[in-house]
Parts: sequence; C-alpha cells; structure tokens
Amino acid sequence: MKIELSHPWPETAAEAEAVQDALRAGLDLAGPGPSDPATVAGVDVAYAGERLAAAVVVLDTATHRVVEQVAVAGRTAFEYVPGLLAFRELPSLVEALERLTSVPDLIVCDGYGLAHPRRFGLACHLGVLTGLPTVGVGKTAFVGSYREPGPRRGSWSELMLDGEVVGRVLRTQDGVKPVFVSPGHRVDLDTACRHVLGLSPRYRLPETTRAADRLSRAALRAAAD
DNA sequence: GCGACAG
DNA sequence: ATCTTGTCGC
Repeated sequence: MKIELSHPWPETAAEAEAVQDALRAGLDLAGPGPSDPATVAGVDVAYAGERLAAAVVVLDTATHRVVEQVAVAGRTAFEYVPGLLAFRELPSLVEALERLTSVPDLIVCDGYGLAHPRRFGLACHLGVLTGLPTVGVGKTAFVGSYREPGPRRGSWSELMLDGEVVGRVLRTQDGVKPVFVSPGHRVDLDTACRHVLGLSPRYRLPETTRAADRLSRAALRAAAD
C-alpha cells in the first residue's frame, strides 16, 4: 500500500502542530470499528541515538501467530517533544507498513491516540495516513486524569481530559499496572479496549506490541554493522 | 511563573 | 526510548 506523508516535512514544533491540526480534519471516530478483525498489526520503534529501527508485525487475531513482519532501519526524523512523538518515527514506520504484502484489519500503536494535548496522537496520525483502523496503547500516563481501576483483569476507568472521555485506563492482567487505551482512527473506545484485552491473554502488553518491540530491537542490533 | 510531559 | 543489579516467581 502507498502512504503519503505531509509535504514538506515540518522543521519546527509550530509547523508540526499545524500539520496535526490539518490532518485532524480527516479523523473518523464515529463507527464502532472492526468487530472481528482477521489480522492485527503491532508497530514499534527502537532507538540508539539518532539511529532507529521501525517494526511492524501482523498477527492472526485468533491464534496470535505471526502472519508477516517487516523491519526498517533509519534515523530519527524529529527531536523528541511530548505531543509530537509521531514526527520522530512516522517516516520509518510508514516505510515498514508500505513493505507489507497484506493489509491488516487493525493497527495497535505504541503511545496515545485521541488522548493527546491536541487530540491527535501517533495512533490518530497513523490512522489518517493509512486510512486503517488504529488504537493507541500507552504504558505510562501522559495526559488526562483518572481513578485507579479495579485490581482484576478487565477492570477499567475513564481517562478524562477537559471534561471529555478520551480513553480508558485498562487492567489487562490481575494485579498488574494498567495500560492507557485511546481511539486512533475508525474504532470506538469500547471496541478498542475489547481488542486490546483479547490481544493480552497472558502479559500486560498486547501480543502485537510485544512482537513489534522484539523485532524493532533485533533489527536495530542487526543494523549496527 | 513552575513543573510535568507518549516513546 | 535508553542506561543498568539484583531479586522474586513460575
């Protein structure tokens, strides 16, 4: 699949924010999203200074077996600025997605989607660029306030930002620190959480995230020489 | 004004 | 994200 990035690529934080504001117009948060996706892709990026490796791993939703995977070595495209994470890794992530021979039914991103200072985190950005359903899964708090969810797997609480529900703090394993789920594109919050929970049968993080994390690190090491 | 701040 | 030892548990 061919994916178009914004041209020209932003040089400053102000330009990057302008890109987010413009692309946000294409965001679709209406539908429930895929109720029964056959495949789900996980994306992640590993760093070593300016160097990075972006990985995308497509899993069979029912068995969690790897259907296809692609890793791309590259360089950071932007300095790290909270709120502008997408600009740091998007070029390499997009390149990896373009090399996929199949189109996944859903993409699980590392980080946030709607739960973002300007309501346009990495998951929303990647969703609008690809047109595919995306969800964001963050490992730590970023924006929003919430009550600690119950201790059992499946318990959750609302992530609130400016009086709006922008995501959920979801417990994926009994007694383990929860994850932060927010809609990216073409998936509602309830459906997003259902998929994240289904992708996390044994560990805190979804199998998609775990697989992409391992691949990105391996690719980073392999590209060292 | 000051601190906090996805990965 | 990445830098890092030991430690608890399956």
